[in-house]
Amino acid sequence: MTSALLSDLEWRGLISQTTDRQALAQELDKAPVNFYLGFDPTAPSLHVGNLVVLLVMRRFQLAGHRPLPLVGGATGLIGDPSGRNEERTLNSTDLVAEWVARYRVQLSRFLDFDSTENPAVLVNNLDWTSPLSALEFLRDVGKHFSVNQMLSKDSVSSRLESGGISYTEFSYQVLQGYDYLELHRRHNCLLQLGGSDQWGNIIAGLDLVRKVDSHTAHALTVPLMTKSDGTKFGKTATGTVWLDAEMTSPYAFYQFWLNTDDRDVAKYLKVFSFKSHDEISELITSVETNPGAREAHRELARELTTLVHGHGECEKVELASRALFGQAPLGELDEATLASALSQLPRTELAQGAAIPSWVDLLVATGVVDSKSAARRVIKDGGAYLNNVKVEGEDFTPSSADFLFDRFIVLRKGKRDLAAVEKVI
RNA sequence: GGCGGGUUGCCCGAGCGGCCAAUGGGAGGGGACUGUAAAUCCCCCGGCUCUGCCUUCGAAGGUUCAAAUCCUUCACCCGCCA
Repeated sequence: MTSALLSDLEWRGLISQTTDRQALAQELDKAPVNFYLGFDPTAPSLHVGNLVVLLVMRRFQLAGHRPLPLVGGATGLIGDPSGRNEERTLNSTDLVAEWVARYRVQLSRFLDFDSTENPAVLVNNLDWTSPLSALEFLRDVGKHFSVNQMLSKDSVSSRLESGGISYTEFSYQVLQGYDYLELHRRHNCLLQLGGSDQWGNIIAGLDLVRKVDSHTAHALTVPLMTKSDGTKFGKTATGTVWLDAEMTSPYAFYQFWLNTDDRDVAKYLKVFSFKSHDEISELITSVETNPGAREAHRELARELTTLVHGHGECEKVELASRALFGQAPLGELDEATLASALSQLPRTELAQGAAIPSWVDLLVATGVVDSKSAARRVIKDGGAYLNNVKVEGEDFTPSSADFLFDRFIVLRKGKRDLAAVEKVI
Protein backbone atom coordinates (compact mmCIF):
# COMPACT_ATOMS: atom_id res chain seq x y z
CA MET A 1 0.00 0.00 0.00
CA THR A 2 1.45 3.32 -0.93
CA SER A 3 -1.24 5.94 -0.96
CA ALA A 4 0.29 8.93 0.80
CA LEU A 5 -3.15 10.31 1.38
CA LEU A 6 -4.24 7.28 3.36
CA SER A 7 -1.06 7.37 5.42
CA ASP A 8 -1.68 11.01 6.20
CA LEU A 9 -5.27 10.32 7.22
CA GLU A 10 -4.03 7.45 9.34
CA TRP A 11 -1.55 9.74 11.07
CA ARG A 12 -4.33 12.19 11.79
CA GLY A 13 -6.51 9.50 13.28
CA LEU A 14 -9.11 10.09 10.61
CA ILE A 15 -9.71 6.54 9.48
CA SER A 16 -12.25 4.41 11.24
CA GLN A 17 -13.01 1.74 8.65
CA THR A 18 -12.34 1.24 4.98
CA THR A 19 -13.16 -1.36 2.43
CA ASP A 20 -10.16 -3.37 1.16
CA ARG A 21 -7.37 -1.03 2.15
CA GLN A 22 -4.92 -2.33 -0.41
CA ALA A 23 -7.36 -1.99 -3.25
CA LEU A 24 -8.41 1.48 -2.15
CA ALA A 25 -4.80 2.64 -1.94
CA GLN A 26 -4.14 1.34 -5.43
CA GLU A 27 -7.21 3.06 -6.75
CA LEU A 28 -6.17 6.35 -5.19
CA ASP A 29 -2.63 6.07 -6.53
CA LYS A 30 -3.66 5.03 -10.00
CA ALA A 31 -5.77 8.01 -10.96
CA PRO A 32 -7.91 10.77 -9.51
CA VAL A 33 -10.93 9.19 -7.87
CA ASN A 34 -14.39 10.71 -7.86
CA PHE A 35 -15.79 10.44 -4.36
CA TYR A 36 -18.82 11.60 -2.50
CA LEU A 37 -19.92 12.67 0.92
CA GLY A 38 -23.47 13.49 1.87
CA PHE A 39 -24.91 16.04 4.25
CA ASP A 40 -28.53 15.78 5.23
CA PRO A 41 -30.12 19.15 5.87
CA THR A 42 -31.21 18.84 9.48
CA ALA A 43 -30.60 22.44 10.54
CA PRO A 44 -30.25 25.89 8.97
CA SER A 45 -26.46 25.56 8.99
CA LEU A 46 -23.61 23.11 9.12
CA HIS A 47 -21.79 22.96 12.43
CA VAL A 48 -18.27 22.21 13.64
CA GLY A 49 -19.14 18.53 13.89
CA ASN A 50 -19.73 18.44 10.14
CA LEU A 51 -16.38 20.08 9.68
CA VAL A 52 -14.49 16.91 10.59
CA VAL A 53 -15.65 14.97 7.61
CA LEU A 54 -15.92 18.01 5.37
CA LEU A 55 -12.24 18.72 5.84
CA VAL A 56 -11.41 15.11 5.04
CA MET A 57 -13.16 15.78 1.77
CA ARG A 58 -10.97 18.80 1.31
CA ARG A 59 -7.88 16.70 1.96
CA PHE A 60 -8.96 14.32 -0.78
CA GLN A 61 -9.40 17.18 -3.19
CA LEU A 62 -6.01 18.64 -2.30
CA ALA A 63 -4.57 15.21 -3.03
CA GLY A 64 -5.99 15.45 -6.54
CA HIS A 65 -9.27 13.61 -6.21
CA ARG A 66 -12.61 14.94 -7.26
CA PRO A 67 -15.24 15.72 -4.64
CA LEU A 68 -18.93 15.28 -5.14
CA PRO A 69 -20.42 16.99 -2.12
CA LEU A 70 -24.01 15.90 -1.82
CA VAL A 71 -26.83 17.69 -0.10
CA GLY A 72 -29.60 15.39 0.96
CA GLY A 73 -32.62 17.17 -0.42
CA ALA A 74 -34.33 13.79 -0.55
CA THR A 75 -32.81 11.91 2.37
CA GLY A 76 -33.30 14.99 4.55
CA LEU A 77 -37.03 14.53 4.04
CA ILE A 78 -36.88 10.97 5.35
CA GLY A 79 -34.55 11.04 8.35
CA ASP A 80 -31.54 8.87 9.04
CA PRO A 81 -32.13 6.48 11.95
CA SER A 82 -28.36 6.06 12.46
CA GLY A 83 -27.22 6.92 15.93
CA ARG A 84 -30.68 7.84 17.13
CA ASN A 85 -32.84 5.96 19.53
CA GLU A 86 -35.98 7.86 18.65
CA GLU A 87 -37.91 8.51 15.52
CA ARG A 88 -37.23 11.92 14.03
CA THR A 89 -39.95 14.46 13.46
CA LEU A 90 -40.33 15.12 9.78
CA ASN A 91 -39.44 18.58 8.55
CA SER A 92 -41.57 20.30 5.94
CA THR A 93 -40.43 20.14 2.33
CA ASP A 94 -40.14 23.92 2.22
CA LEU A 95 -37.91 24.01 5.23
CA VAL A 96 -35.67 21.24 3.91
CA ALA A 97 -35.41 23.00 0.57
CA GLU A 98 -34.37 26.18 2.33
CA TRP A 99 -31.73 24.35 4.33
CA VAL A 100 -30.45 22.65 1.20
CA ALA A 101 -29.90 26.06 -0.35
CA ARG A 102 -27.99 27.22 2.68
CA TYR A 103 -25.84 24.09 2.80
CA ARG A 104 -24.92 24.61 -0.82
CA VAL A 105 -23.51 28.02 -0.07
CA GLN A 106 -21.59 26.80 2.94
CA LEU A 107 -20.15 23.75 1.25
CA SER A 108 -18.82 25.81 -1.58
CA ARG A 109 -16.52 27.61 0.81
CA PHE A 110 -14.49 24.54 1.66
CA LEU A 111 -13.95 23.00 -1.73
CA ASP A 112 -12.59 24.22 -5.02
CA PHE A 113 -15.27 24.35 -7.69
CA ASP A 114 -13.16 26.16 -10.25
CA SER A 115 -10.17 23.88 -10.48
CA THR A 116 -9.35 22.85 -14.04
CA GLU A 117 -8.04 19.49 -12.85
CA ASN A 118 -10.50 18.29 -10.27
CA PRO A 119 -13.31 20.74 -9.62
CA ALA A 120 -15.87 19.78 -7.02
CA VAL A 121 -19.39 19.16 -8.26
CA LEU A 122 -22.29 19.75 -5.96
CA VAL A 123 -25.13 17.27 -6.23
CA ASN A 124 -28.54 16.91 -4.64
CA ASN A 125 -30.14 13.50 -4.31
CA LEU A 126 -33.56 15.05 -4.80
CA ASP A 127 -32.61 15.39 -8.47
CA TRP A 128 -32.72 11.66 -9.10
CA THR A 129 -35.08 10.64 -6.35
CA SER A 130 -38.01 12.90 -7.00
CA PRO A 131 -38.65 11.80 -10.61
CA LEU A 132 -38.79 8.21 -9.45
CA SER A 133 -42.23 6.72 -8.92
CA ALA A 134 -42.90 4.55 -5.91
CA LEU A 135 -43.41 1.55 -8.19
CA GLU A 136 -40.17 2.11 -10.05
CA PHE A 137 -38.36 2.54 -6.81
CA LEU A 138 -39.71 -0.68 -5.37
CA ARG A 139 -39.09 -2.67 -8.55
CA ASP A 140 -35.72 -1.28 -9.61
CA VAL A 141 -34.10 -0.49 -6.32
CA GLY A 142 -36.00 -2.25 -3.56
CA LYS A 143 -35.70 -5.62 -5.23
CA HIS A 144 -31.97 -5.64 -4.56
CA PHE A 145 -32.33 -5.18 -0.84
CA SER A 146 -32.77 -8.05 1.55
CA VAL A 147 -34.90 -7.15 4.53
CA ASN A 148 -32.89 -9.63 6.56
CA GLN A 149 -29.74 -7.63 5.91
CA MET A 150 -31.49 -4.34 6.46
CA LEU A 151 -32.72 -5.53 9.83
CA SER A 152 -29.25 -6.53 10.89
CA LYS A 153 -27.85 -3.03 10.43
CA ASP A 154 -27.01 -1.39 13.75
CA SER A 155 -29.10 1.63 12.97
CA VAL A 156 -32.18 -0.54 12.57
CA SER A 157 -31.58 -3.30 15.10
CA SER A 158 -30.87 -0.89 17.93
CA ARG A 159 -34.09 0.90 17.13
CA LEU A 160 -36.03 -2.34 17.10
CA GLU A 161 -34.86 -2.83 20.66
CA SER A 162 -35.66 0.68 21.79
CA GLY A 163 -38.58 2.73 20.57
CA GLY A 164 -39.20 1.00 17.25
CA ILE A 165 -38.80 2.42 13.78
CA SER A 166 -41.17 3.66 11.12
CA TYR A 167 -41.22 2.27 7.62
CA THR A 168 -40.05 5.71 6.50
CA GLU A 169 -36.81 5.65 8.41
CA PHE A 170 -36.36 1.96 7.80
CA SER A 171 -36.15 2.83 4.10
CA TYR A 172 -33.41 5.36 4.62
CA GLN A 173 -30.55 2.99 3.85
CA VAL A 174 -32.17 2.06 0.57
CA LEU A 175 -32.32 5.69 -0.47
CA GLN A 176 -28.74 6.33 0.48
CA GLY A 177 -27.70 3.14 -1.25
CA TYR A 178 -29.42 4.32 -4.36
CA ASP A 179 -27.53 7.61 -4.18
CA TYR A 180 -24.28 5.74 -4.44
CA LEU A 181 -25.50 3.85 -7.48
CA GLU A 182 -26.66 7.04 -9.17
CA LEU A 183 -23.40 8.81 -8.47
CA HIS A 184 -21.50 5.82 -9.68
CA ARG A 185 -23.42 5.96 -12.95
CA ARG A 186 -23.55 9.71 -13.39
CA HIS A 187 -20.11 10.64 -12.11
CA ASN A 188 -18.18 7.41 -11.96
CA CYS A 189 -18.09 7.77 -8.22
CA LEU A 190 -15.91 5.07 -6.67
CA LEU A 191 -15.64 6.10 -3.07
CA GLN A 192 -17.97 7.28 -0.37
CA LEU A 193 -16.79 9.04 2.76
CA GLY A 194 -18.79 9.45 5.91
CA GLY A 195 -18.83 9.45 9.68
CA SER A 196 -18.35 6.06 11.28
CA ASP A 197 -22.08 5.91 11.98
CA GLN A 198 -22.61 5.88 8.22
CA TRP A 199 -20.83 2.59 7.61
CA GLY A 200 -24.02 0.60 7.32
CA ASN A 201 -25.61 3.05 4.92
CA ILE A 202 -22.49 3.23 2.82
CA ILE A 203 -22.23 -0.54 2.61
CA ALA A 204 -25.82 -0.62 1.42
CA GLY A 205 -24.70 1.50 -1.52
CA LEU A 206 -21.60 -0.57 -2.23
CA ASP A 207 -23.67 -3.72 -2.34
CA LEU A 208 -26.11 -2.13 -4.72
CA VAL A 209 -23.37 -0.96 -7.06
CA ARG A 210 -21.86 -4.42 -7.04
CA LYS A 211 -25.15 -6.20 -7.63
CA VAL A 212 -26.48 -3.92 -10.33
CA ASP A 213 -23.39 -2.68 -12.13
CA SER A 214 -20.93 -5.37 -11.10
CA HIS A 215 -18.40 -2.79 -10.03
CA THR A 216 -16.38 -2.60 -6.86
CA ALA A 217 -16.74 0.69 -5.08
CA HIS A 218 -15.11 1.79 -1.85
CA ALA A 219 -15.93 3.21 1.53
CA LEU A 220 -13.97 5.14 4.09
CA THR A 221 -15.39 6.26 7.39
CA VAL A 222 -14.09 8.81 9.83
CA PRO A 223 -14.22 8.22 13.59
CA LEU A 224 -16.71 10.12 15.66
CA MET A 225 -15.08 13.12 17.28
CA THR A 226 -14.79 12.66 21.02
CA LYS A 227 -13.81 14.90 23.91
CA SER A 228 -11.70 13.99 26.90
CA ASP A 229 -14.34 15.07 29.37
CA GLY A 230 -16.87 12.78 27.73
CA THR A 231 -19.22 15.51 26.55
CA LYS A 232 -20.27 15.88 22.96
CA PHE A 233 -17.92 17.65 20.59
CA GLY A 234 -19.16 20.86 19.05
CA LYS A 235 -21.42 22.08 21.81
CA THR A 236 -20.91 24.84 24.28
CA ALA A 237 -23.09 25.94 27.15
CA THR A 238 -24.91 28.14 24.66
CA GLY A 239 -25.49 25.29 22.23
CA THR A 240 -24.16 24.05 18.94
CA VAL A 241 -21.22 25.83 17.34
CA TRP A 242 -22.47 26.65 13.85
CA LEU A 243 -20.49 27.65 10.82
CA ASP A 244 -23.00 30.37 9.99
CA ALA A 245 -21.75 33.72 11.28
CA GLU A 246 -25.27 34.80 12.12
CA MET A 247 -25.83 31.77 14.30
CA THR A 248 -22.42 31.63 15.95
CA SER A 249 -20.43 34.84 15.76
CA PRO A 250 -16.87 34.61 14.46
CA TYR A 251 -15.79 35.82 17.88
CA ALA A 252 -17.64 32.98 19.62
CA PHE A 253 -16.31 30.58 17.02
CA TYR A 254 -12.73 31.66 17.70
CA GLN A 255 -13.30 31.44 21.44
CA PHE A 256 -14.69 27.93 21.05
CA TRP A 257 -11.40 26.70 19.66
CA LEU A 258 -9.28 28.80 21.95
CA ASN A 259 -10.94 27.19 24.96
CA THR A 260 -10.14 23.67 23.83
CA ASP A 261 -9.20 21.32 26.64
CA ASP A 262 -5.42 20.77 26.68
CA ARG A 263 -5.99 17.06 26.45
CA ASP A 264 -7.81 17.47 23.16
CA VAL A 265 -5.74 20.06 21.38
CA ALA A 266 -3.27 17.61 19.83
CA LYS A 267 -6.10 15.56 18.41
CA TYR A 268 -7.90 18.63 17.09
CA LEU A 269 -4.78 19.91 15.37
CA LYS A 270 -4.38 16.63 13.56
CA VAL A 271 -8.00 16.48 12.57
CA PHE A 272 -8.66 20.09 11.61
CA SER A 273 -5.36 21.68 10.71
CA PHE A 274 -3.80 21.78 7.26
CA LYS A 275 -0.38 22.55 8.65
CA SER A 276 2.50 20.20 7.93
CA HIS A 277 3.16 17.26 10.21
CA ASP A 278 6.27 19.02 11.50
CA GLU A 279 4.42 22.19 12.38
CA ILE A 280 1.72 20.22 14.11
CA SER A 281 4.24 18.18 16.04
CA GLU A 282 5.95 21.34 17.21
CA LEU A 283 2.70 22.79 18.43
CA ILE A 284 1.90 19.58 20.26
CA THR A 285 5.29 19.77 21.95
CA SER A 286 4.59 23.33 22.96
CA VAL A 287 1.47 22.20 24.81
CA GLU A 288 3.64 19.91 26.88
CA THR A 289 6.56 22.24 27.47
CA ASN A 290 4.78 25.55 27.85
CA PRO A 291 1.08 24.96 28.31
CA GLY A 292 0.44 28.40 29.77
CA ALA A 293 1.31 30.09 26.52
CA ARG A 294 -1.44 28.16 24.72
CA GLU A 295 0.29 28.57 21.44
CA ALA A 296 -1.36 25.49 19.98
CA HIS A 297 -4.81 26.66 20.99
CA ARG A 298 -4.21 30.03 19.41
CA GLU A 299 -2.97 28.53 16.17
CA LEU A 300 -5.87 26.13 16.05
CA ALA A 301 -8.40 28.91 16.65
CA ARG A 302 -6.74 31.16 14.11
CA GLU A 303 -6.57 28.56 11.37
CA LEU A 304 -10.14 27.41 11.76
CA THR A 305 -11.58 30.90 12.08
CA THR A 306 -9.71 31.94 8.97
CA LEU A 307 -10.93 28.91 7.10
CA VAL A 308 -14.57 29.36 8.08
CA HIS A 309 -14.94 33.14 8.34
CA GLY A 310 -12.04 34.44 6.31
CA HIS A 311 -8.79 36.18 7.07
CA GLY A 312 -10.29 39.59 7.72
CA GLU A 313 -12.80 38.38 10.26
CA CYS A 314 -10.18 36.31 11.98
CA GLU A 315 -7.91 39.31 12.38
CA LYS A 316 -10.74 41.26 13.91
CA VAL A 317 -11.69 38.65 16.46
CA GLU A 318 -8.08 37.97 17.36
CA LEU A 319 -7.53 41.63 17.95
CA ALA A 320 -10.70 41.80 19.98
CA SER A 321 -9.71 38.77 22.03
CA ARG A 322 -6.29 40.20 22.75
CA ALA A 323 -7.67 43.59 23.69
CA LEU A 324 -10.46 42.30 25.89
CA PHE A 325 -8.40 39.66 27.66
CA GLY A 326 -5.20 41.67 27.79
CA GLN A 327 -3.48 42.91 30.90
CA ALA A 328 -4.00 46.60 30.22
CA PRO A 329 -7.05 48.32 31.69
CA LEU A 330 -9.70 48.80 29.06
CA GLY A 331 -9.52 52.57 29.37
CA GLU A 332 -5.94 52.49 28.18
CA LEU A 333 -6.86 51.04 24.83
CA ASP A 334 -7.37 53.67 22.20
CA GLU A 335 -10.93 54.32 21.22
CA ALA A 336 -10.71 52.76 17.78
CA THR A 337 -9.26 49.51 19.11
CA LEU A 338 -11.84 49.27 21.82
CA ALA A 339 -14.67 50.06 19.40
CA SER A 340 -13.47 47.40 17.03
CA ALA A 341 -13.07 44.84 19.79
CA LEU A 342 -16.51 45.52 21.16
CA SER A 343 -18.08 45.20 17.75
CA GLN A 344 -17.38 41.46 18.02
CA LEU A 345 -19.44 41.11 21.18
CA PRO A 346 -23.14 40.88 21.88
CA ARG A 347 -24.16 44.48 22.20
CA THR A 348 -26.96 46.64 23.52
CA GLU A 349 -27.46 50.19 22.41
CA LEU A 350 -28.45 53.01 24.66
CA ALA A 351 -29.87 56.25 23.35
CA GLN A 352 -27.66 59.24 24.09
CA GLY A 353 -29.18 61.14 26.99
CA ALA A 354 -31.48 58.31 28.04
CA ALA A 355 -31.50 57.24 31.66
CA ILE A 356 -28.84 54.65 32.40
CA PRO A 357 -30.47 51.34 33.33
CA SER A 358 -29.50 49.56 36.50
CA TRP A 359 -26.57 47.17 36.51
CA VAL A 360 -28.98 44.24 36.82
CA ASP A 361 -31.01 45.43 33.85
CA LEU A 362 -27.90 45.89 31.74
CA LEU A 363 -26.73 42.36 32.45
CA VAL A 364 -30.10 41.07 31.32
CA ALA A 365 -30.39 43.40 28.33
CA THR A 366 -27.05 42.29 26.91
CA GLY A 367 -27.98 38.65 27.30
CA VAL A 368 -25.10 37.89 29.64
CA VAL A 369 -27.65 36.36 32.01
CA ASP A 370 -31.14 35.03 31.44
CA SER A 371 -33.05 36.78 34.17
CA LYS A 372 -32.79 39.45 36.81
CA SER A 373 -32.59 36.78 39.46
CA ALA A 374 -29.62 35.29 37.65
CA ALA A 375 -28.06 38.73 37.39
CA ARG A 376 -28.42 39.32 41.12
CA ARG A 377 -27.01 35.91 41.83
CA VAL A 378 -23.95 36.54 39.71
CA ILE A 379 -23.39 39.90 41.34
CA LYS A 380 -23.77 38.38 44.80
CA ASP A 381 -21.27 35.65 43.90
CA GLY A 382 -18.80 38.28 42.79
CA GLY A 383 -18.84 37.32 39.14
CA ALA A 384 -20.02 40.53 37.51
CA TYR A 385 -17.53 43.03 36.18
CA LEU A 386 -17.91 46.48 34.71
CA ASN A 387 -14.99 47.47 32.50
CA ASN A 388 -13.06 44.59 34.08
CA VAL A 389 -13.70 45.81 37.59
CA LYS A 390 -15.78 43.66 39.90
CA VAL A 391 -19.09 45.25 40.85
CA GLU A 392 -20.51 44.52 44.27
CA GLY A 393 -23.99 45.54 45.29
CA GLU A 394 -27.11 44.38 43.57
CA ASP A 395 -28.62 47.84 43.35
CA PHE A 396 -25.72 49.50 41.59
CA THR A 397 -26.42 51.70 38.59
CA PRO A 398 -23.56 52.85 36.37
CA SER A 399 -23.04 56.55 35.97
CA SER A 400 -22.00 58.44 32.87
CA ALA A 401 -18.46 58.44 34.23
CA ASP A 402 -18.39 54.67 33.74
CA PHE A 403 -18.68 55.01 29.98
CA LEU A 404 -15.30 54.65 28.35
CA PHE A 405 -14.75 57.42 25.83
CA ASP A 406 -18.22 58.50 26.85
CA ARG A 407 -19.52 55.67 24.67
CA PHE A 408 -18.88 52.17 25.97
CA ILE A 409 -19.45 49.97 28.94
CA VAL A 410 -17.94 46.50 28.92
CA LEU A 411 -19.84 43.90 30.92
CA ARG A 412 -18.35 40.63 31.93
CA LYS A 413 -19.77 37.62 33.69
CA GLY A 414 -17.24 35.21 35.04
CA LYS A 415 -13.96 34.77 33.27
CA ARG A 416 -14.91 35.10 29.67
CA ASP A 417 -18.50 35.97 29.05
CA LEU A 418 -18.41 39.49 27.65
CA ALA A 419 -20.88 41.96 26.24
CA ALA A 420 -20.99 45.66 25.49
CA VAL A 421 -23.29 48.60 25.96
CA GLU A 422 -22.89 51.46 23.55
CA LYS A 423 -24.38 54.91 23.63
CA VAL A 424 -25.77 55.91 20.26
CA ILE A 425 -27.21 59.13 19.01
C1' G B 1 -59.50 -6.29 24.92
C1' G B 2 -58.43 -7.34 30.66
C1' C B 3 -55.33 -6.32 35.00
C1' G B 4 -51.24 -3.69 37.16
C1' G B 5 -47.25 0.22 37.12
C1' G B 6 -45.72 4.88 35.51
C1' U B 7 -45.66 10.44 33.60
C1' U B 8 -41.88 15.46 38.89
C1' G B 9 -37.69 21.35 37.56
C1' C B 10 -32.19 21.13 31.66
C1' C B 11 -31.45 15.33 32.46
C1' C B 12 -31.79 11.18 35.99
C1' G B 13 -34.52 10.61 40.23
C1' A B 14 -36.91 11.08 45.57
C1' G B 15 -41.46 12.87 47.63
C1' C B 16 -47.24 10.12 48.27
C1' G B 17 -52.52 15.75 52.07
C1' G B 18 -49.89 20.95 55.35
C1' C B 19 -42.92 21.70 57.65
C1' C B 20 -42.59 21.55 49.14
C1' A B 21 -40.14 25.92 44.66
C1' A B 22 -40.14 20.39 46.13
C1' U B 23 -34.30 15.45 49.02
C1' G B 24 -30.14 13.52 46.09
C1' G B 25 -27.01 13.03 41.69
C1' G B 26 -25.51 14.90 36.92
C1' A B 27 -25.35 19.05 33.71
C1' G B 28 -25.03 24.39 34.17
C1' G B 29 -23.37 29.21 36.61
C1' G B 30 -19.96 32.05 40.09
C1' G B 31 -15.56 32.13 43.23
C1' A B 32 -10.51 30.37 44.85
C1' C B 33 -6.04 28.12 42.31
C1' U B 34 -4.10 28.55 37.27
C1' G B 35 -3.20 29.73 31.70
C1' U B 36 -9.80 32.65 28.74
C1' A B 37 -7.22 24.72 30.09
C1' A B 38 -8.00 20.35 33.37
C1' A B 39 -8.38 18.50 38.27
C1' U B 40 -9.68 20.06 43.17
C1' C B 41 -12.24 22.87 46.98
C1' C B 42 -16.29 26.47 48.34
C1' C B 43 -20.96 28.76 46.93
C1' C B 44 -25.36 29.17 43.72
C1' C B 45 -28.94 27.04 40.61
C1' G B 46 -38.02 28.73 38.65
C1' G B 47 -39.56 33.90 38.12
C1' C B 48 -40.84 38.79 40.00
C1' U B 49 -42.42 45.02 41.65
C1' C B 50 -38.18 39.82 46.57
C1' U B 51 -38.72 39.76 54.76
C1' G B 52 -43.59 39.07 50.33
C1' C B 53 -45.92 37.52 45.80
C1' C B 54 -46.55 34.58 41.21
C1' U B 55 -45.99 30.13 38.09
C1' U B 56 -44.24 24.88 38.29
C1' C B 57 -44.70 18.26 39.72
C1' G B 58 -48.36 14.73 31.82
C1' A B 59 -53.62 17.58 30.53
C1' A B 60 -58.45 19.11 32.19
C1' G B 61 -61.90 19.06 36.03
C1' G B 62 -63.14 17.94 41.31
C1' U B 63 -62.70 16.99 46.94
C1' U B 64 -60.35 19.91 51.00
C1' C B 65 -59.18 25.53 55.19
C1' A B 66 -54.85 23.21 52.45
C1' A B 67 -52.92 18.72 46.82
C1' A B 68 -46.87 17.01 43.40
C1' U B 69 -49.45 14.00 47.03
C1' C B 70 -56.80 12.06 47.30
C1' C B 71 -60.99 11.41 43.34
C1' U B 72 -62.77 11.61 37.97
C1' U B 73 -61.91 11.88 32.82
C1' C B 74 -58.28 12.27 28.84
C1' A B 75 -53.30 11.54 26.53
C1' C B 76 -48.75 8.97 26.27
C1' C B 77 -45.27 5.12 28.15
C1' C B 78 -44.10 0.35 30.54
C1' G B 79 -45.10 -4.72 32.52
C1' C B 80 -48.38 -9.24 33.03
C1' C B 81 -52.68 -11.87 30.94
C1' A B 82 -55.82 -12.59 26.32
